[in-house]
Amino acid sequence: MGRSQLEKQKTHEKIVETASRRLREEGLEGVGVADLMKEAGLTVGGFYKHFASRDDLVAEAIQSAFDSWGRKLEADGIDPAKMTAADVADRYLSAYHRDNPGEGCPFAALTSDISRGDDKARGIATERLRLNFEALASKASGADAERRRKAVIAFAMMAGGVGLARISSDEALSAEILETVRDFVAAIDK
Amino acid sequence: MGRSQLEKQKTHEKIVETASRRLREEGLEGVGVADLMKEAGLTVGGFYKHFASRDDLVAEAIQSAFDSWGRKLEADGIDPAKMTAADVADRYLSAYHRDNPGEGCPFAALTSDISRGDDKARGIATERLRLNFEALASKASGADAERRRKAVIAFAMMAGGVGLARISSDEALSAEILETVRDFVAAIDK
DNA sequence: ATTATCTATAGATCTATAGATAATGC
DNA sequence: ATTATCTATAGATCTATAGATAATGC
Repeated sequence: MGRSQLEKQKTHEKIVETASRRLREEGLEGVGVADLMKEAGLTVGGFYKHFASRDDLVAEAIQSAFDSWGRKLEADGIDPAKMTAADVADRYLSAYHRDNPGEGCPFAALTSDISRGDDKARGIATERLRLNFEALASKASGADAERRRKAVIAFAMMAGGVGLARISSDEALSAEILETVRDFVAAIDK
Repeated sequence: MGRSQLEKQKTHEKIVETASRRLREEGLEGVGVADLMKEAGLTVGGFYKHFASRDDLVAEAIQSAFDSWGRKLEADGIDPAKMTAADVADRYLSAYHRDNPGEGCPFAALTSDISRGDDKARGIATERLRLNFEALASKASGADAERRRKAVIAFAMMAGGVGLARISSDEALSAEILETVRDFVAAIDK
């Protein structure tokens, strides 16, 4: 059935949103096109009117996944600029974030996937990495170089911490990692 | 052609070793059985005399990947117990480690893959995570709880740092991450 | 007339198995 | 006699395309 331009755009967004979640949950190669289309309430045949290839969807979905962190803050009525390092740490190192990779940070959910990815995916991620460092540096104390150092340390520790916490099948160990890193980051600009 | 027990064992090890490297390079789902067998100098038909399933090989290969860090230290004539935190950081956060995931730490190369993995893979990794924390804690200064905290912080930061450094397609940014984390970990027990 | 979506399928790829072959080891 | 490996292939799955259908929009 033919659809209006508006409906097509909504369909497009629905596919990207579905992919953005499922790819974070199951990895960049973990879900097939037919499965994604079905979950978006469609069939596989329509896919290539929206994307030239599966890789094109993946690139769009990664972009969307990076945007989702900010969109969620907005939905929760939080101004990112007003968050302290402690606020960021509380959110990033929460059990909720650990247990819901599909809604969370792609640097934690897709670390190894992106490093193996094509130039497009890595390019997008590199740009976001730079922005994350700058945003965190603006929250840290000290001279410019010191703030930059703190930002790099804090983000490496947060992304690594959530990654390791997700690996651990021992809940106590996993919680210890989250808590230890959270306390450290929260204290970083004190 | 039939082979002796000894030859079969060597063949088995060759397959596991090949898989251990390729899976770290391309992810737990990135390489097929036929491809791995070919690289080990064999054909696909013999595979199932060695492993009940592909998943069984993956579990063995992960185990072997975790062992490889220690085996390499041994080959280099280094006693892990005598390494300081600075020594560990120099090695872990080197450009060589970043650029050769196939020979490196599975926590950095397979972070997201293992967290999505089955109970077997996550169980093996959880055990190793505990050992890594203990080994790092033994190198840190302070009271027990403080040493433990430092170990968790240092390892989350190292695994996360190498992960982010591998993502960055900007060499300067990538090198900055490695260097910043290395300096921090090296200073942690001073 | 155009096109977004559908059903159906071609072609590639991947895991696992079947049966043949040749060397081991009781 | 047993079995490690080989060639060949069955069966499943995945990306991408072909052609039909029905609604949009000039």
